[in-house]
Amino acid sequence: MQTLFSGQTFLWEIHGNVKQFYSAIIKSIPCIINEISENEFIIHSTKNSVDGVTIPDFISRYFTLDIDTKLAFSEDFSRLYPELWQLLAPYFSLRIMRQDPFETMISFMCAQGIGMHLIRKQVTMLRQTYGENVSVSFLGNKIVLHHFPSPEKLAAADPALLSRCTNNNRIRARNIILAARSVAEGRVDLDALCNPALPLSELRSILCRNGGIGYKIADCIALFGLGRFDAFPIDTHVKQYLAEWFNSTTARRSLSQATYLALDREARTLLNPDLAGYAGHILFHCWRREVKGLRTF
DNA sequence: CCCCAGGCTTTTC
DNA sequence: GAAAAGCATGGG
Repeated sequence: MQTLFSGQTFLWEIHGNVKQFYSAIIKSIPCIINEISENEFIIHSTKNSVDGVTIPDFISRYFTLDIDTKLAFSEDFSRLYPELWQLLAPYFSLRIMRQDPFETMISFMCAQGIGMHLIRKQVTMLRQTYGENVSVSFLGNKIVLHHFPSPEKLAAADPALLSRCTNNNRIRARNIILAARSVAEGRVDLDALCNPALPLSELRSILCRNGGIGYKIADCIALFGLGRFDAFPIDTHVKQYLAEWFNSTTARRSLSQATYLALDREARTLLNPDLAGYAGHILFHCWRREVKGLRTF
């Protein structure tokens, strides 16, 4: 086990919980993320490279270290919103990760009308119940990690058993199994959906053909799992900060599909359209933490 | 018992 | 078509 990378203030998305020394596995790299303080972490692994790519290069891509997060905002953003710009300062080192598409798809299907704590619990239970075990030793301790389950594994799952992982929600369990079947049987080609030339609206409507996936979750899958940093998911928190920070009257309406699309357009006037979702995510966590007092990472 | 939580689906106008 | 109501579940 060797140290491969150390960095500061990254966001650990849904499948991880560094606070409890929860260890995670990046696709195809058995590795451990160890938080050494609130703002620093270290990645350890038993491998040096993956598919000919050195681990540091892989990590750089995975954590999108090539992205300058300040460029995710419009050019005159700091001039128009100087106080907000100051509030955002500690959040520019926050990262969106290029996560596995299938894992992201299923994880965000768990994120509907439910608290963040329960969302993470569901994903953890899915890993523990259906994911392959991997044992590693770290600092003298043996640790058992769990891969995220494959599409085939979830496609064959018993709905009643799987619903224990979805907050006892049968409908969500059914949707997850159906989505896993679609991927396993090739009716949904996630690799093809990674094509950056695919228009966002088209990508969204393809994802929305699956039960349990609407605009918001489709945009989350695009943003976190398909590398589409232009996708701008709008949830209850985004709606709140658009109303509060940017005085959007649209954001005060109920979040219908029409409102969603209107807010999507509004956001692109405030942010760099190519990185709108990246900026949105920074705003999202700043809002939750600084304004609502929620701790999410 | 109320409302909220990183919404989606069905019904109704 | 689009707005309104219904839905599902745990936690504060």
